[in-house]
Amino acid sequence: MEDAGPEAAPRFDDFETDLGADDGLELRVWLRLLTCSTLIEHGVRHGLHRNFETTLPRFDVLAQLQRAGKSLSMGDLSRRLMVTNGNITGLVDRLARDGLVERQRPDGDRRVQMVTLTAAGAAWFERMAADNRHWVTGMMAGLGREEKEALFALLGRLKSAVLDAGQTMEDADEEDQRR
Amino acid sequence: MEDAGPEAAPRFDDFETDLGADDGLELRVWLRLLTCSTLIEHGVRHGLHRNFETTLPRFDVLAQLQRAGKSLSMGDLSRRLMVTNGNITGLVDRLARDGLVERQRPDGDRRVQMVTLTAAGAAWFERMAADNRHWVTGMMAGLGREEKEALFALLGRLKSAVLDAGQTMEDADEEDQRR
DNA sequence: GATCGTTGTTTTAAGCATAAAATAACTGGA
DNA sequence: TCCAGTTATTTTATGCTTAAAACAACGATC
Repeated sequence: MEDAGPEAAPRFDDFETDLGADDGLELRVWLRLLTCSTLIEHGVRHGLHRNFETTLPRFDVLAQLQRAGKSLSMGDLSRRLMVTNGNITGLVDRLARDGLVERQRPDGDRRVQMVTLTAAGAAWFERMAADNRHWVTGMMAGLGREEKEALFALLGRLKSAVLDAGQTMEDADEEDQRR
Repeated sequence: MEDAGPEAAPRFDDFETDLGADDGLELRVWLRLLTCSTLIEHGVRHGLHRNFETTLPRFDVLAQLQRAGKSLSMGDLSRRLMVTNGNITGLVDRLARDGLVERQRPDGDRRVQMVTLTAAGAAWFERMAADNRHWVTGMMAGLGREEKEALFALLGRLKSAVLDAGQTMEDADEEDQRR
């Protein structure tokens, strides 16, 4: 299918069914990863809703601003949160309406919209961040330090692998387009 | 740490700020986990959109039905996908509209709505599942088998830990209410 | 200094997701 | 039988998310 041709850059669909040796180990890893992610996310979301009447995406925006320690553009936020541009627009709209962030146009480039944490937003975030840390720590209380460190390391490897694969795929796409 | 004390029921908020020794290891694990999850999810979502003009939630519903090998109720689906009941209603509405699943009321209990994969739905799912396997395998191509197995095992430990913590928290809630 | 491609953001339309309230059907006693 | 409590699902209101198209400002080149 897809007719890759002799020296065509390896397309993403060309892995063939040479699995079965692994019996879908990758799929099992992915499903379990998703389960863990969903479970923890539920815990955090539930806590934010119960204690602060807010949502995870709002928390995430404030977290990125706090972490950056400076203003971020809409595009910066979009990239850091790994969501689309249009998403950020609405999110920042609502945060600004509530006085947690402020927008401003820099003089240099009038296309750009810079977003800054207000004092109220920073204070509000600190309170949520403290609780968030407790929740996450609590959810991992059953794991030993070595386990957490090993997990952290392996997830680092996975992250690199996925990013590399994505890069490979993009390269293939570009070659496709050059034809 | 952890030191629950003699018989004090460990509340969820009682971890105090005795971290710093860990320097937020748990938070780092969580953030990296979320990154990995998001990256892979993006890959799958993108593939489903590009090749099948469909979405991940729809794929997930079909996957659960195929995996179960039988009809599932709305509640079953809701629990398996870890989403709210109301969510399933709309999802199944759209899948039924497209002829991929069918609903039926069992004679015994007229409250429940059983959802079944149609022949078209099953065939459609098989095609998507094959591609999905390729995508996920490709994204993890940079990892060795041992790494994947270790990751799988550690994620199993994490899953148990989170579920246990959730159970503990629910118990505490119930005690709260009994007061 | 007009035009063309690019970059940054918003808009649009559709679908996904939640929490909470509403409906409807079942169950087990008085 | 009636009714209280429970269970399964849907509805409602709101917010999140995406992909694609639209808009607007920039920058380089001619």
